Parts: sequence; structure tokens; C-alpha cells
Amino acid sequence: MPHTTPPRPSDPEPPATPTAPTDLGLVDGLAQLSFAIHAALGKVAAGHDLSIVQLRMFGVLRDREPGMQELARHLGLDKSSATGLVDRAERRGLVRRSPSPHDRRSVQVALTEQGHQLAREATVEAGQHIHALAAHLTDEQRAQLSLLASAALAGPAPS
Amino acid sequence: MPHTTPPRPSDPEPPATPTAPTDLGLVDGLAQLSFAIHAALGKVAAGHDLSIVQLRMFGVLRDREPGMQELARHLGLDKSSATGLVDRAERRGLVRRSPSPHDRRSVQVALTEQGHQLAREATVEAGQHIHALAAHLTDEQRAQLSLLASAALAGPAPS
DNA sequence: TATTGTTATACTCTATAACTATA
DNA sequence: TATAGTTATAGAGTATAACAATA
Repeated sequence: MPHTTPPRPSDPEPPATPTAPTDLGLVDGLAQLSFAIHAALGKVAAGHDLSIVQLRMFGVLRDREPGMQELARHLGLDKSSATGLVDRAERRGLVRRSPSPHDRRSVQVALTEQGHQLAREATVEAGQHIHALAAHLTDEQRAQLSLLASAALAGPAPS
Repeated sequence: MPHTTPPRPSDPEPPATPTAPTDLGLVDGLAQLSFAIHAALGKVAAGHDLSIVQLRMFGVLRDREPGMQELARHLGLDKSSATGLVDRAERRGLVRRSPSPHDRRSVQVALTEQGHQLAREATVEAGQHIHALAAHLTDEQRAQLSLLASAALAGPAPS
């Protein structure tokens, strides 16, 4: 587990040498990039009084109206965890449970209009933050990075 | 509520068209890659009955013997959060608190030998997992990805 | 007065197990 | 029996506020 100290807002010392692109290596580079992105998404979420998990749930619900079990599966959680997640969002009027027309045991989870609005805003902000991370790369570098990230994800990865 | 992170005004190219297709690739690609890496690190941590945060703490303690406040700062946490973190690790014999020789208010947090052993193992495993994510890229692509990730991180930390 | 660390409190997130109501 | 969802419970992780000891 690489160290990956996240960006500290209180860091007193500005970088003395601005442009010294040291290669951290694949593992450390990706790990640190991952934490940087995670931190950025956390800020976006916090700006709307949400957690990262809530934000991911909103991402899932943008395109779907899943049942609780399916929602949990999308997020990699147990169904009981999804219950609380949806409870808290529902209390704030961001999502809604509706009875499924086909199965009386099941519910359909959907974003409310307010939830959709928030999801749209957060999507834009997340894009800005992530884009800012790559702001000083050239256009070509950004394109390459985008391509390589997609390529890595496309592979038969998981262990 | 006190979210004072406005979008970077220095962004040179605001999206002229409503739906900027070029950026969506970058943003989604990096976001998903970030989650994939996070998940991989989570598996490594879980394999040792640790959380990702504990794993990061171990990374910090590999090179340092910080005080509680400094440890918290490295992890981006409040000092009160670090108390519990260290408590739980100490109960398992993985870290140790020692009185600071210079400041009687302060303690020094250090890995025990068992903690060091675990940190070494986890480092190796994390490397393997991240490598597996990029296993089907060519050597050149991996090198590029490594370089681009480092370059992105080297830049002026945004937001 | 300021700083270091802990405690008290409250909340989110998470899983396991047990429960209900369907199927 | 099997599945969908909830509840009960327990624990980690987090922050804020208040506190004690020390600087």
C-alpha cells in the first residue's frame, strides 16, 4: 500500500521545482491518482452534504430504477446496507420507493426531480474537478490518458 | 454548506457545446479507474482484516513516527479520528504509542514488528493487484499510463 | 493563550442474522 | 423452499465540541 498522502490544504510549502515530471511508477502513480480522484469526488459530494457512496448511488439511479437488491449489487453492497442508504436519501426527498407492478415483494427505487437536479449538478462538478487534475496536460496527453484508462478497465481485470 | 470550492476560473477551455463528448471519456474513465483501484486496495486490506484507511495509515507509518496530530494531517483526518484508528490498531498489536521525549503532551506512533511485516506484505499485494488491472496493456501502454498519472499528479493541486 | 491528545456524542456506512411477505 | 426487503445489532470511521495536561 503506497503511501499516497492526499493533497493537504494546509501544506505550507509550495513546490520549489514546478515542472519535474518524475515517474512514480505504475503502482504508486495509479494509487495516488486514485486517491486524488477519490478526494475530489469526496469534495463534490460534501458540497451537497452527501457521501461518496450516495454520489455513486445517484450515478446508478440516473439510468435505472432498480430494486433494492439490484441497487445493492450495483454498489457492491449487501441489501441491508442499501436499505439505510435509500432511507437517508428518501428522508431528504432525493429518492423515492415505489411498489413494483410485477412483484409485490419488490420496490423500485428512483430519483425524485430534486434528486435528478442534484445528480446533474454533481456530475458537472465532478467533471470539473477531474478535468482540473489533468488541466496542465496537453490535449494529446489527456486523450491518451482517457484512452489508457478505458483500456485498462476494458480488460478482464478483477482478481 | 461551507463549501468554498468554486470551479476553477483558470480553466482555459469552457465547453462551448452543451455536451462535451471529449471530456466525458476522460472523466468517466478516470473516475471508474479510480474506483477499480480503490476496490483492489480494499481487497488487499480485507485480506488482512484491515480497512483502506488502516492500510493508508500503515503506509504513512512505514517511513515516519509521527504524533497523533501529524498522523491525522497525513491522512486528512481530524485528530480525534486518529485516536480511534490508532486505538484499534494498537489493540491488535500492529502499532505502538510511545511518549515523545521532547514534548510531554505528545506521543509517537510507530509500527510494531508485526505491523511492519504486515505493511511489507500489503505493499507487495497492492502492487500485484494494480498490475493485474493493467495486465493486458502493452509494455509501452503501461509506461505511458505510469508517466501520465505521474504528470497529472505533479501539477498544481486543484481545488 | 495555544497546542496535544483524549473523551463524549452523534451520524453514516457496512455486514450478519433473523424476520415478513410474497413467490 | 426461495427471494425481496426490512429490522436488530454490532462495529468501523468520521467530525464537532469539550476537556486535561503541557507548552
